[in-house]
Amino acid sequence: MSLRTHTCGELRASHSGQTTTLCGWVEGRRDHGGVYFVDLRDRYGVTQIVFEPGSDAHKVASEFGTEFNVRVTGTVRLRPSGTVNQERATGEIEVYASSAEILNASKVPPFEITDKLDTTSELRLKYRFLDLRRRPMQRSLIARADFTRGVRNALAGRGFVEVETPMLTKATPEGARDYLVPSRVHPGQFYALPQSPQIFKQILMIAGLDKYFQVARCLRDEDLRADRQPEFTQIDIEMSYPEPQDVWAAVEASITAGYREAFGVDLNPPFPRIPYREAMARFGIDKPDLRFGMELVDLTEFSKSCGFRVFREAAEQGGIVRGINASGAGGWSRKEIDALSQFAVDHGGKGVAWLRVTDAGLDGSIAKFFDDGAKEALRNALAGRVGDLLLFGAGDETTVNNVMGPLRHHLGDKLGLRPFGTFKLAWISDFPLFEKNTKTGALEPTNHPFTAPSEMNLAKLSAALESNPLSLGGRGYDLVMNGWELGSGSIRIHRRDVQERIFEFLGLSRREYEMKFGFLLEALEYGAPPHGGFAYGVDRCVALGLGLDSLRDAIAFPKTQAASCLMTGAPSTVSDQQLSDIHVRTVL
RNA sequence: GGGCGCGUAGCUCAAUUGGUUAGAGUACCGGACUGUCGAUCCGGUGGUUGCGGGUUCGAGCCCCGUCGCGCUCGCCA
Repeated sequence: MSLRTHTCGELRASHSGQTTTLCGWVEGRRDHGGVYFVDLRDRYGVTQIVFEPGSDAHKVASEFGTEFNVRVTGTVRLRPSGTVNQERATGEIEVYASSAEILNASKVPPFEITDKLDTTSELRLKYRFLDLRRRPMQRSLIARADFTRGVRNALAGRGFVEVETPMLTKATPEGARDYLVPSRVHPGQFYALPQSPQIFKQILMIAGLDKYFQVARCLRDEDLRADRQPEFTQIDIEMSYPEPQDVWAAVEASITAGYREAFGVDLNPPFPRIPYREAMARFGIDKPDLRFGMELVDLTEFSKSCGFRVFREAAEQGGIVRGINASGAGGWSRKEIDALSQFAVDHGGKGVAWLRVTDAGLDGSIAKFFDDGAKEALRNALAGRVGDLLLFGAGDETTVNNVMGPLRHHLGDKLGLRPFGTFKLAWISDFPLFEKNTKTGALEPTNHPFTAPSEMNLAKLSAALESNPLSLGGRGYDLVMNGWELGSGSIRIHRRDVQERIFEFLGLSRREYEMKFGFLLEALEYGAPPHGGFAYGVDRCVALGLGLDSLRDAIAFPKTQAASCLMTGAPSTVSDQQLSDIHVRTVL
């Protein structure tokens, strides 16, 4: 037996005349000097309760305060004509209370439990139990559950086996810092919390599971952003004997099912495939927002013979010059344009050059450097029409892309070209196997060191590694949506000799890689099948599906930017006894 | 680790740019009102201006430090 017979969201005109008992939170009491109207809320909705003066129920209700948890018994009846609330599913009826009971009083809440909340994230996170009582947050959690259920069903239906992998494990090779857990039994030794189940899922392929997936918790000890939490959830997938298209099909089927379940949206697979080089050329970024055009235009050749020294020198010295037409932004103020330059500086550039397209031709800071013919050429190259703003970046390729890619998204935001409700996904494929760390100059794996090179012949691979490693292709791919990276994956290395060769190239000594990955290398020697997979972020999928500004609203109990949990107070100091148990001494 | 922003009543904000007793809305408390649904009307309580220093006759406002929250670059797939 439940304390209630119905929820606060289910009573309709058809229940009229029935006796009902509801439980929920008091959203407010309207006192007319006689009759009280109380809105009673639970997860399912809000129902109006009427208390007539003189009744016992009315006496109890006079004690009701905001967010009290109460139980009310009464009769469902149609509202008098003219008092129907059209905005509420239960608006045709009300419950005429015969008895009431306060299950639990409430302190005055620090903020109102309302859909449109205007308060700091600090308060919301401290009182997360109140924040999560709000409808938008419950919608978010429910959508998340719907999403993972859709994904699970789709993958299970395709023969994928859900397997759990350890949380206490060994440091994984992704570049991020590990969260460490000291071992009590092994003084001075540590587990790492998984950055991803990467190696375990490869091991599962070697074990013959053939198709694996997991709704996997991943933890990375790096600085946070609005779109980044220290612990997050990925749909982790791995298959044996796949071509990339097989992995993509599994991902497409699962994410599409998730979006259908959670948001009623069809993502229209298959998603287009854009090679990495093409993405960089057209958008300057490997996670382009494809909801709008405004593609970058290469002006390097033009610049080699142009009158503007900044462009000419960039082009002559092996750099690039790229333009973008912020169509319709010609009316932006000098201040707004200066802000774009600052944006460029923030992203490592020196600023942006700009030209306005006006009735009288091109004008702006750099117009004087171009003769009429050059102006015409520029305008044609960028398809400039009157009222457009043309922006330019010049310099080495990396810097220009680092500015122009994010700038395109920024312009899209300002011009309203990134509306919620449209979902454009694409596979970014053919990543180079390595990329240069801009700080140290060292070559690092673009994805991780297990991504298969396009060349699996050891002799040819070695030759490529020695001659021109940056030109070496990898079999990795990303999935992007609306300018966010949803996930990445690859066909893996399934042979020990190739894997060792890659480790060596990355500067790991035999001793080192044996110590870190010896178990994987050994497993590869026991008939490891060719395999590959993918992992994509649940939190991001939910945030994008709901149009949330922050990942925090897609997670029940998120951390602050400083990785604290304001509700529990984690992290915190522990007792000396706990520290000595695990053989740890702090050195603050 | 760096840059920027914010921190004033439970909450959201203001305070004529350093000047008398720090205000408003809302919430809360009390009163009035029998059909409201952001109820309405009247009255009231409520402040270590995040914290610690400094400058000044005088600091919510200026300076230094510190803590918290957010955005961001680095970092991170």
